[in-house]
Amino acid sequence: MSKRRGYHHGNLREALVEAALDLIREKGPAGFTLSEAAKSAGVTPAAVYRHFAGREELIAEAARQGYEIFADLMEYAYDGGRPSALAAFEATGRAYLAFAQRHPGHYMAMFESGLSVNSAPELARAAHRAMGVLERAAEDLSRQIPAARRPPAGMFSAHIQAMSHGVVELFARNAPGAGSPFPPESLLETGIGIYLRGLGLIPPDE
Amino acid sequence: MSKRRGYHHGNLREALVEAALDLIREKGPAGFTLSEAAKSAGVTPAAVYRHFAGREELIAEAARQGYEIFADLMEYAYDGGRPSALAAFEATGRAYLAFAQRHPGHYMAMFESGLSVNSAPELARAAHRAMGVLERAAEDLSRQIPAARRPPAGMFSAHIQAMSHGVVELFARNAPGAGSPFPPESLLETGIGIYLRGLGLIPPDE
DNA sequence: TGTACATCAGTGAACGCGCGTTCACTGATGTAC
DNA sequence: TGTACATCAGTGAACGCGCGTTCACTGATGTAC
Repeated sequence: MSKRRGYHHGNLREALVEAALDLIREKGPAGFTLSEAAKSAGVTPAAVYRHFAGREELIAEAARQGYEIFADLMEYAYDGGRPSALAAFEATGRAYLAFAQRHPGHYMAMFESGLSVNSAPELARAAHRAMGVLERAAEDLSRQIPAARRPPAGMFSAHIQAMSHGVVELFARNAPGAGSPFPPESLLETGIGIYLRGLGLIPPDE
Repeated sequence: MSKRRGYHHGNLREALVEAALDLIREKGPAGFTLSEAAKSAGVTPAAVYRHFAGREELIAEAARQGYEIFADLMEYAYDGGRPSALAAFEATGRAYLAFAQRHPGHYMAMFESGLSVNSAPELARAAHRAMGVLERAAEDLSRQIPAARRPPAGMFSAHIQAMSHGVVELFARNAPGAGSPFPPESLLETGIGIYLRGLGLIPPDE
Protein backbone atom coordinates (compact mmCIF):
# COMPACT_ATOMS: atom_id res chain seq x y z
CA MET A 1 0.00 0.00 0.00
CA SER A 2 2.69 2.52 0.96
CA LYS A 3 4.95 2.46 -2.04
CA ARG A 4 6.10 6.01 -1.51
CA ARG A 5 9.60 6.80 -2.48
CA GLY A 6 10.04 10.11 -0.75
CA TYR A 7 8.28 13.14 0.53
CA HIS A 8 5.96 13.20 -2.42
CA HIS A 9 3.63 10.33 -3.02
CA GLY A 10 3.42 10.46 -6.78
CA ASN A 11 -0.13 9.27 -7.25
CA LEU A 12 -1.91 9.99 -4.03
CA ARG A 13 -5.27 10.77 -5.54
CA GLU A 14 -5.66 7.32 -7.03
CA ALA A 15 -4.12 5.67 -3.98
CA LEU A 16 -6.74 7.33 -1.80
CA VAL A 17 -9.56 6.15 -4.01
CA GLU A 18 -8.22 2.62 -3.87
CA ALA A 19 -7.80 2.76 -0.11
CA ALA A 20 -11.37 4.05 0.18
CA LEU A 21 -12.65 1.20 -1.98
CA ASP A 22 -10.83 -1.36 0.15
CA LEU A 23 -12.22 0.11 3.34
CA ILE A 24 -15.74 0.34 1.97
CA ARG A 25 -15.58 -3.27 0.87
CA GLU A 26 -14.35 -4.40 4.27
CA LYS A 27 -16.40 -2.21 6.60
CA GLY A 28 -19.20 -0.82 4.52
CA PRO A 29 -19.63 2.76 3.33
CA ALA A 30 -20.30 4.01 6.85
CA GLY A 31 -17.26 2.30 8.33
CA PHE A 32 -14.99 4.07 5.91
CA THR A 33 -13.22 7.09 7.34
CA LEU A 34 -11.11 9.68 5.65
CA SER A 35 -8.41 9.33 8.29
CA GLU A 36 -8.10 5.60 7.82
CA ALA A 37 -7.98 5.94 4.05
CA ALA A 38 -5.15 8.45 4.43
CA LYS A 39 -3.35 6.18 6.83
CA SER A 40 -3.56 3.16 4.57
CA ALA A 41 -2.25 5.28 1.70
CA GLY A 42 0.71 6.11 3.95
CA VAL A 43 -0.16 9.74 4.34
CA THR A 44 -1.41 12.30 6.86
CA PRO A 45 -5.18 12.97 6.89
CA ALA A 46 -4.49 16.58 5.99
CA ALA A 47 -2.86 15.48 2.74
CA VAL A 48 -6.22 14.27 1.51
CA TYR A 49 -7.36 17.87 1.21
CA ARG A 50 -4.84 18.51 -1.54
CA HIS A 51 -6.95 16.23 -3.74
CA PHE A 52 -10.48 16.20 -2.40
CA ALA A 53 -12.73 18.76 -0.76
CA GLY A 54 -13.50 16.24 1.95
CA ARG A 55 -14.77 12.83 2.83
CA GLU A 56 -17.93 13.13 0.76
CA GLU A 57 -16.07 14.02 -2.40
CA LEU A 58 -13.75 11.06 -2.00
CA ILE A 59 -16.68 8.65 -1.83
CA ALA A 60 -18.30 10.39 -4.78
CA GLU A 61 -15.14 9.89 -6.84
CA ALA A 62 -15.06 6.21 -5.90
CA ALA A 63 -18.69 5.89 -6.98
CA ARG A 64 -18.05 7.79 -10.19
CA GLN A 65 -15.22 5.47 -11.17
CA GLY A 66 -17.53 2.59 -10.35
CA TYR A 67 -20.24 3.88 -12.66
CA GLU A 68 -17.68 4.33 -15.44
CA ILE A 69 -16.42 0.76 -15.10
CA PHE A 70 -19.96 -0.47 -14.78
CA ALA A 71 -21.09 1.38 -17.89
CA ASP A 72 -18.11 0.06 -19.86
CA LEU A 73 -18.84 -3.51 -18.80
CA MET A 74 -22.50 -3.17 -19.63
CA GLU A 75 -21.76 -1.69 -23.03
CA TYR A 76 -19.23 -4.40 -23.75
CA ALA A 77 -21.72 -7.09 -22.71
CA TYR A 78 -24.56 -5.55 -24.65
CA ASP A 79 -22.39 -5.19 -27.74
CA GLY A 80 -24.94 -3.19 -29.66
CA GLY A 81 -27.52 -5.96 -29.37
CA ARG A 82 -25.39 -8.68 -30.94
CA PRO A 83 -25.76 -11.51 -31.65
CA SER A 84 -29.44 -11.05 -30.82
CA ALA A 85 -31.52 -8.77 -28.65
CA LEU A 86 -32.20 -11.67 -26.34
CA ALA A 87 -28.61 -12.86 -26.01
CA ALA A 88 -27.34 -9.31 -25.54
CA PHE A 89 -29.92 -8.69 -22.87
CA GLU A 90 -28.97 -11.80 -20.97
CA ALA A 91 -25.31 -10.84 -21.24
CA THR A 92 -25.97 -7.49 -19.58
CA GLY A 93 -27.71 -9.29 -16.72
CA ARG A 94 -24.65 -11.46 -16.21
CA ALA A 95 -22.41 -8.41 -16.47
CA TYR A 96 -24.39 -6.68 -13.73
CA LEU A 97 -23.71 -9.47 -11.28
CA ALA A 98 -20.13 -9.92 -12.40
CA PHE A 99 -19.47 -6.25 -11.75
CA ALA A 100 -20.94 -6.47 -8.25
CA GLN A 101 -18.79 -9.49 -7.49
CA ARG A 102 -15.57 -8.22 -8.98
CA HIS A 103 -15.88 -4.65 -7.72
CA PRO A 104 -17.68 -4.86 -4.40
CA GLY A 105 -16.18 -1.62 -3.11
CA HIS A 106 -17.39 0.26 -6.16
CA TYR A 107 -20.78 -1.40 -5.98
CA MET A 108 -21.23 -0.43 -2.35
CA ALA A 109 -20.05 3.13 -2.96
CA MET A 110 -22.58 3.38 -5.79
CA PHE A 111 -25.62 1.74 -4.27
CA GLU A 112 -25.19 1.55 -0.52
CA SER A 113 -23.44 4.73 0.49
CA GLY A 114 -26.59 6.81 0.52
CA LEU A 115 -24.81 9.11 -1.89
CA SER A 116 -27.07 11.16 -4.11
CA VAL A 117 -26.28 10.62 -7.76
CA ASN A 118 -26.97 14.29 -8.33
CA SER A 119 -24.34 15.50 -5.87
CA ALA A 120 -21.96 16.02 -8.79
CA PRO A 121 -22.64 16.35 -12.51
CA GLU A 122 -19.91 13.90 -13.62
CA LEU A 123 -21.35 11.37 -11.20
CA ALA A 124 -24.83 11.85 -12.60
CA ARG A 125 -23.51 11.56 -16.15
CA ALA A 126 -21.66 8.31 -15.46
CA ALA A 127 -24.66 6.82 -13.65
CA HIS A 128 -26.94 7.80 -16.48
CA ARG A 129 -24.67 6.22 -19.06
CA ALA A 130 -24.60 2.93 -17.12
CA MET A 131 -28.34 2.78 -16.62
CA GLY A 132 -28.89 3.81 -20.21
CA VAL A 133 -27.36 0.58 -21.48
CA LEU A 134 -29.76 -1.52 -19.47
CA GLU A 135 -32.69 0.55 -20.63
CA ARG A 136 -31.65 0.31 -24.25
CA ALA A 137 -31.23 -3.45 -23.95
CA ALA A 138 -34.71 -3.72 -22.48
CA GLU A 139 -36.16 -1.52 -25.19
CA ASP A 140 -34.60 -3.51 -28.01
CA LEU A 141 -35.77 -6.76 -26.55
CA SER A 142 -39.25 -5.56 -25.74
CA ARG A 143 -39.84 -4.74 -29.38
CA GLN A 144 -40.03 -8.48 -29.95
CA ILE A 145 -43.08 -8.70 -27.74
CA PRO A 146 -46.46 -8.29 -29.40
CA ALA A 147 -47.45 -4.69 -28.70
CA ALA A 148 -50.62 -5.72 -26.92
CA ARG A 149 -48.81 -7.67 -24.23
CA ARG A 150 -45.74 -5.48 -24.09
CA PRO A 151 -44.98 -3.77 -20.79
CA PRO A 152 -43.33 -0.34 -20.92
CA ALA A 153 -39.60 -0.79 -21.51
CA GLY A 154 -38.80 1.25 -18.42
CA MET A 155 -40.80 -1.14 -16.29
CA PHE A 156 -39.17 -4.12 -17.93
CA SER A 157 -35.71 -2.72 -17.17
CA ALA A 158 -36.73 -1.79 -13.63
CA HIS A 159 -37.75 -5.40 -12.99
CA ILE A 160 -34.38 -6.66 -14.14
CA GLN A 161 -32.55 -4.06 -12.09
CA ALA A 162 -34.57 -4.98 -9.03
CA MET A 163 -33.95 -8.68 -9.43
CA SER A 164 -30.24 -8.13 -10.05
CA HIS A 165 -29.79 -5.78 -7.14
CA GLY A 166 -31.80 -8.07 -4.88
CA VAL A 167 -29.65 -11.06 -5.75
CA VAL A 168 -26.50 -9.06 -5.08
CA GLU A 169 -27.68 -7.72 -1.75
CA LEU A 170 -29.30 -10.84 -0.39
CA PHE A 171 -27.34 -13.72 -1.85
CA ALA A 172 -24.01 -12.52 -3.15
CA ARG A 173 -22.70 -11.34 0.21
CA ASN A 174 -22.85 -12.32 3.82
CA ALA A 175 -26.28 -10.76 4.09
CA PRO A 176 -29.36 -11.89 6.06
CA GLY A 177 -30.54 -14.30 3.39
CA ALA A 178 -27.05 -15.66 2.74
CA GLY A 179 -26.26 -19.28 3.16
CA SER A 180 -28.61 -19.88 0.27
CA PRO A 181 -27.84 -23.21 -1.38
CA PHE A 182 -27.81 -21.56 -4.82
CA PRO A 183 -24.89 -19.58 -6.19
CA PRO A 184 -25.92 -16.03 -7.06
CA GLU A 185 -24.99 -16.47 -10.72
CA SER A 186 -27.45 -19.27 -11.24
CA LEU A 187 -30.07 -17.54 -9.11
CA LEU A 188 -29.94 -14.49 -11.33
CA GLU A 189 -29.70 -16.45 -14.56
CA THR A 190 -32.70 -18.64 -13.78
CA GLY A 191 -34.65 -15.72 -12.37
CA ILE A 192 -34.18 -13.64 -15.48
CA GLY A 193 -34.86 -16.71 -17.62
CA ILE A 194 -38.21 -17.37 -15.98
CA TYR A 195 -39.10 -13.70 -16.22
CA LEU A 196 -38.31 -13.59 -19.94
CA ARG A 197 -40.36 -16.71 -20.44
CA GLY A 198 -43.22 -14.90 -18.74
CA LEU A 199 -42.90 -12.22 -21.38
CA GLY A 200 -43.02 -14.82 -24.13
CA LEU A 201 -39.45 -14.07 -25.17
CA ILE A 202 -38.28 -17.59 -24.49
CA PRO A 203 -40.41 -20.53 -25.65
CA PRO A 204 -42.21 -22.12 -22.68
CA ASP A 205 -41.10 -25.66 -23.51
CA GLU A 206 -37.37 -25.04 -23.64
CA MET B 1 -41.49 11.80 22.54
CA SER B 2 -40.69 12.82 26.11
CA LYS B 3 -43.86 11.96 27.95
CA ARG B 4 -42.06 11.39 31.22
CA ARG B 5 -43.95 12.24 34.30
CA GLY B 6 -41.12 12.26 36.79
CA TYR B 7 -37.77 10.84 37.60
CA HIS B 8 -38.72 7.44 36.27
CA HIS B 9 -39.61 7.06 32.66
CA GLY B 10 -42.07 4.23 32.90
CA ASN B 11 -41.40 2.51 29.62
CA LEU B 12 -37.92 3.54 28.61
CA ARG B 13 -37.01 0.29 26.90
CA GLU B 14 -39.75 0.60 24.33
CA ALA B 15 -39.25 4.35 24.01
CA LEU B 16 -35.60 3.74 23.13
CA VAL B 17 -36.48 1.17 20.50
CA GLU B 18 -38.93 3.61 18.95
CA ALA B 19 -36.41 6.43 19.03
CA ALA B 20 -33.86 4.14 17.40
CA LEU B 21 -36.34 3.21 14.67
CA ASP B 22 -37.08 6.86 13.97
CA LEU B 23 -33.41 7.70 13.76
CA ILE B 24 -32.62 4.73 11.54
CA ARG B 25 -35.43 5.69 9.20
CA GLU B 26 -34.22 9.26 9.00
CA LYS B 27 -30.47 8.82 8.89
CA GLY B 28 -29.86 5.19 8.07
CA PRO B 29 -28.56 2.50 10.40
CA ALA B 30 -25.10 4.04 10.50
CA GLY B 31 -26.38 7.49 11.33
CA PHE B 32 -28.18 6.22 14.37
CA THR B 33 -26.34 6.82 17.63
CA LEU B 34 -27.10 5.60 21.10
CA SER B 35 -26.68 9.09 22.52
CA GLU B 36 -29.19 10.60 20.15
CA ALA B 37 -31.69 7.84 20.79
CA ALA B 38 -31.36 8.49 24.51
CA LYS B 39 -31.76 12.22 23.98
CA SER B 40 -34.89 11.84 21.89
CA ALA B 41 -36.36 9.56 24.55
CA GLY B 42 -35.68 12.37 27.02
CA VAL B 43 -33.05 10.54 28.95
CA THR B 44 -29.31 10.51 29.66
CA PRO B 45 -27.18 8.20 27.49
CA ALA B 46 -26.17 6.29 30.60
CA ALA B 47 -29.79 5.34 31.24
CA VAL B 48 -29.74 3.21 28.12
CA TYR B 49 -27.44 0.76 29.86
CA ARG B 50 -30.19 -0.14 32.34
CA HIS B 51 -32.00 -1.79 29.43
CA PHE B 52 -29.44 -2.73 26.81
CA ALA B 53 -25.88 -3.96 26.88
CA GLY B 54 -25.00 -1.30 24.35
CA ARG B 55 -25.65 0.19 20.96
CA GLU B 56 -25.48 -3.12 19.12
CA GLU B 57 -28.07 -4.78 21.33
CA LEU B 58 -30.47 -1.89 20.84
CA ILE B 59 -30.30 -2.25 17.06
CA ALA B 60 -30.70 -6.01 17.40
CA GLU B 61 -33.86 -5.53 19.43
CA ALA B 62 -35.25 -3.15 16.84
CA ALA B 63 -34.52 -5.72 14.13
CA ARG B 64 -36.02 -8.52 16.19
CA GLN B 65 -39.27 -6.64 16.65
CA GLY B 66 -39.22 -5.97 12.92
CA TYR B 67 -38.89 -9.66 12.09
CA GLU B 68 -41.78 -10.46 14.44
CA ILE B 69 -44.07 -7.89 12.83
CA PHE B 70 -42.88 -9.00 9.40
CA ALA B 71 -43.54 -12.66 10.17
CA ASP B 72 -47.00 -11.83 11.52
CA LEU B 73 -47.88 -9.83 8.42
CA MET B 74 -46.62 -12.55 6.13
CA GLU B 75 -48.55 -15.23 7.96
CA TYR B 76 -51.67 -13.12 7.92
CA ALA B 77 -51.27 -12.49 4.19
CA TYR B 78 -50.51 -16.10 3.42
CA ASP B 79 -53.47 -17.26 5.46
CA GLY B 80 -52.60 -20.94 5.20
CA GLY B 81 -52.71 -20.84 1.43
CA ARG B 82 -56.27 -19.55 1.15
CA PRO B 83 -58.13 -18.94 -1.04
CA SER B 84 -55.63 -20.53 -3.42
CA ALA B 85 -51.91 -21.17 -3.44
CA LEU B 86 -51.54 -18.57 -6.16
CA ALA B 87 -53.60 -15.87 -4.48
CA ALA B 88 -51.91 -16.49 -1.12
CA PHE B 89 -48.52 -16.28 -2.73
CA GLU B 90 -49.29 -12.99 -4.40
CA ALA B 91 -50.63 -11.66 -1.13
CA THR B 92 -47.34 -12.40 0.63
CA GLY B 93 -45.51 -10.51 -2.09
CA ARG B 94 -47.70 -7.48 -1.52
CA ALA B 95 -47.27 -7.86 2.23
CA TYR B 96 -43.50 -7.79 1.82
CA LEU B 97 -43.60 -4.41 0.14
CA ALA B 98 -46.28 -3.07 2.46
CA PHE B 99 -44.11 -3.94 5.43
CA ALA B 100 -41.10 -2.17 3.96
CA GLN B 101 -43.19 0.92 3.31
CA ARG B 102 -45.03 1.02 6.59
CA HIS B 103 -42.05 0.09 8.77
CA PRO B 104 -39.01 1.56 7.07
CA GLY B 105 -37.03 1.78 10.29
CA HIS B 106 -37.59 -1.87 11.01
CA TYR B 107 -36.81 -2.81 7.44
CA MET B 108 -33.53 -0.94 7.50
CA ALA B 109 -32.56 -2.38 10.87
CA MET B 110 -33.26 -5.84 9.51
CA PHE B 111 -31.69 -5.65 6.08
CA GLU B 112 -29.36 -2.69 5.94
CA SER B 113 -27.72 -2.48 9.32
CA GLY B 114 -25.10 -5.11 8.57
CA LEU B 115 -26.37 -6.91 11.64
CA SER B 116 -25.80 -10.64 11.66
CA VAL B 117 -29.01 -12.53 12.16
CA ASN B 118 -27.09 -14.98 14.29
CA SER B 119 -25.90 -12.41 16.79
CA ALA B 120 -28.77 -13.41 19.08
CA PRO B 121 -30.90 -16.57 19.15
CA GLU B 122 -34.25 -14.76 19.44
CA LEU B 123 -33.29 -12.66 16.46
CA ALA B 124 -32.42 -15.75 14.44
CA ARG B 125 -35.68 -17.41 15.46
CA ALA B 126 -37.80 -14.44 14.43
CA ALA B 127 -35.97 -14.09 11.13
CA HIS B 128 -36.39 -17.78 10.43
CA ARG B 129 -40.08 -17.65 11.12
CA ALA B 130 -40.56 -14.73 8.73
CA MET B 131 -38.58 -16.32 5.93
CA GLY B 132 -40.33 -19.62 6.55
CA VAL B 133 -43.66 -18.20 5.48
CA LEU B 134 -42.31 -17.11 2.13
CA GLU B 135 -40.67 -20.46 1.60
CA ARG B 136 -43.82 -22.34 2.47
CA ALA B 137 -45.84 -20.18 0.11
CA ALA B 138 -43.36 -20.89 -2.67
CA GLU B 139 -43.42 -24.59 -1.93
CA ASP B 140 -47.20 -24.82 -1.99
CA LEU B 141 -47.40 -22.92 -5.22
CA SER B 142 -44.59 -24.78 -6.91
CA ARG B 143 -46.45 -28.05 -6.46
CA GLN B 144 -48.79 -26.83 -9.17
CA ILE B 145 -45.96 -26.81 -11.66
CA PRO B 146 -45.35 -30.00 -13.63
CA ALA B 147 -42.47 -31.70 -11.86
CA ALA B 148 -40.34 -31.69 -14.98
CA ARG B 149 -40.32 -27.89 -15.28
CA ARG B 150 -40.44 -27.16 -11.56
CA PRO B 151 -37.52 -25.25 -10.10
CA PRO B 152 -36.50 -26.01 -6.51
CA ALA B 153 -38.87 -24.20 -4.16
CA GLY B 154 -35.95 -22.55 -2.41
CA MET B 155 -34.83 -21.00 -5.67
CA PHE B 156 -38.33 -19.90 -6.47
CA SER B 157 -38.63 -18.15 -3.12
CA ALA B 158 -35.16 -16.64 -3.47
CA HIS B 159 -36.21 -15.07 -6.77
CA ILE B 160 -39.23 -13.47 -5.18
CA GLN B 161 -37.21 -12.24 -2.23
CA ALA B 162 -34.62 -10.75 -4.56
CA MET B 163 -37.20 -8.99 -6.71
CA SER B 164 -39.03 -7.68 -3.63
CA HIS B 165 -35.90 -6.47 -1.90
CA GLY B 166 -34.63 -4.93 -5.11
CA VAL B 167 -37.84 -3.00 -5.64
CA VAL B 168 -37.74 -1.74 -2.07
CA GLU B 169 -34.13 -0.65 -2.23
CA LEU B 170 -34.11 0.88 -5.68
CA PHE B 171 -37.60 2.22 -6.21
CA ALA B 172 -39.38 2.55 -2.89
CA ARG B 173 -36.96 5.08 -1.44
CA ASN B 174 -34.88 7.99 -2.54
CA ALA B 175 -32.27 5.60 -3.88
CA PRO B 176 -30.06 5.83 -6.99
CA GLY B 177 -32.71 4.45 -9.31
CA ALA B 178 -35.50 6.48 -7.76
CA GLY B 179 -37.54 8.88 -9.78
CA SER B 180 -38.83 5.86 -11.63
CA PRO B 181 -42.15 6.66 -13.25
CA PHE B 182 -43.71 3.51 -11.78
CA PRO B 183 -44.95 3.23 -8.22
CA PRO B 184 -43.17 0.40 -6.37
CA GLU B 185 -46.41 -1.47 -5.72
CA SER B 186 -47.17 -1.87 -9.39
CA LEU B 187 -43.54 -2.59 -10.21
CA LEU B 188 -43.52 -5.50 -7.79
CA GLU B 189 -46.96 -6.72 -8.73
CA THR B 190 -46.23 -6.78 -12.45
CA GLY B 191 -42.75 -8.19 -11.89
CA ILE B 192 -44.05 -11.10 -9.86
CA GLY B 193 -46.90 -11.54 -12.31
CA ILE B 194 -44.56 -11.89 -15.27
CA TYR B 195 -42.34 -14.22 -13.30
CA LEU B 196 -45.28 -16.47 -12.36
CA ARG B 197 -46.39 -16.49 -15.97
CA GLY B 198 -42.90 -17.69 -16.84
CA LEU B 199 -43.45 -20.60 -14.53
CA GLY B 200 -46.74 -21.40 -16.21
CA LEU B 201 -48.71 -20.55 -13.09
CA ILE B 202 -50.67 -17.84 -14.79
CA PRO B 203 -52.10 -18.41 -18.25
CA PRO B 204 -50.07 -16.55 -20.89
CA ASP B 205 -53.07 -14.92 -22.50
CA GLU B 206 -54.53 -13.32 -19.42
C1' DT C 1 26.16 21.15 -16.21
C1' DG C 2 25.15 24.06 -12.18
C1' DT C 3 22.54 27.27 -9.47
C1' DA C 4 18.40 30.11 -7.90
C1' DC C 5 13.96 29.95 -7.28
C1' DA C 6 8.83 29.10 -7.72
C1' DT C 7 5.63 25.63 -7.02
C1' DC C 8 2.96 22.81 -4.43
C1' DA C 9 2.31 18.10 -2.30
C1' DG C 10 2.89 16.61 1.99
C1' DT C 11 3.70 17.35 7.38
C1' DG C 12 2.43 17.65 12.14
C1' DA C 13 0.21 19.95 15.64
C1' DA C 14 -4.00 21.54 17.01
C1' DC C 15 -9.13 22.30 17.24
C1' DG C 16 -13.81 21.17 18.67
C1' DC C 17 -17.08 17.54 18.45
C1' DG C 18 -19.91 13.70 19.44
C1' DC C 19 -19.34 9.16 20.29
C1' DG C 20 -19.88 4.82 23.54
C1' DT C 21 -19.12 3.63 27.99
C1' DT C 22 -18.08 3.81 33.35
C1' DC C 23 -19.08 5.23 37.83
C1' DA C 24 -20.64 6.82 42.23
C1' DC C 25 -24.71 8.98 43.20
C1' DT C 26 -29.79 10.09 44.01
C1' DG C 27 -34.44 10.05 44.36
C1' DA C 28 -38.94 7.84 43.04
C1' DT C 29 -41.49 3.62 43.75
C1' DG C 30 -43.53 0.08 46.10
C1' DT C 31 -43.44 -3.32 49.80
C1' DA C 32 -43.28 -4.97 54.78
C1' DC C 33 -44.78 -4.11 59.00
C1' DT D 1 -53.41 4.49 57.25
C1' DG D 2 -48.58 5.64 58.26
C1' DT D 3 -43.70 4.83 58.46
C1' DA D 4 -39.08 2.54 57.41
C1' DC D 5 -36.62 0.70 54.12
C1' DA D 6 -34.96 -1.99 49.99
C1' DT D 7 -34.89 -1.66 45.21
C1' DC D 8 -33.43 0.04 41.13
C1' DA D 9 -34.22 3.34 37.16
C1' DG D 10 -32.33 7.38 36.15
C1' DT D 11 -28.56 11.35 36.79
C1' DG D 12 -24.51 13.93 35.68
C1' DA D 13 -19.78 14.19 35.42
C1' DA D 14 -16.00 12.18 33.49
C1' DC D 15 -13.04 9.21 30.41
C1' DG D 16 -10.45 8.19 26.21
C1' DC D 17 -11.09 7.89 21.37
C1' DG D 18 -11.20 8.77 16.56
C1' DC D 19 -13.32 11.72 13.67
C1' DG D 20 -13.14 15.68 9.93
C1' DT D 21 -11.00 19.78 9.23
C1' DT D 22 -7.63 24.05 9.63
C1' DC D 23 -3.27 26.01 9.55
C1' DA D 24 1.42 27.57 9.18
C1' DC D 25 5.16 25.05 7.79
C1' DT D 26 8.70 22.33 5.02
C1' DG D 27 11.07 20.02 1.76
C1' DA D 28 11.05 17.61 -2.81
C1' DT D 29 10.50 18.59 -7.67
C1' DG D 30 11.23 20.71 -11.81
C1' DT D 31 12.01 24.89 -14.50
C1' DA D 32 14.61 29.22 -15.99
C1' DC D 33 18.75 30.99 -16.73
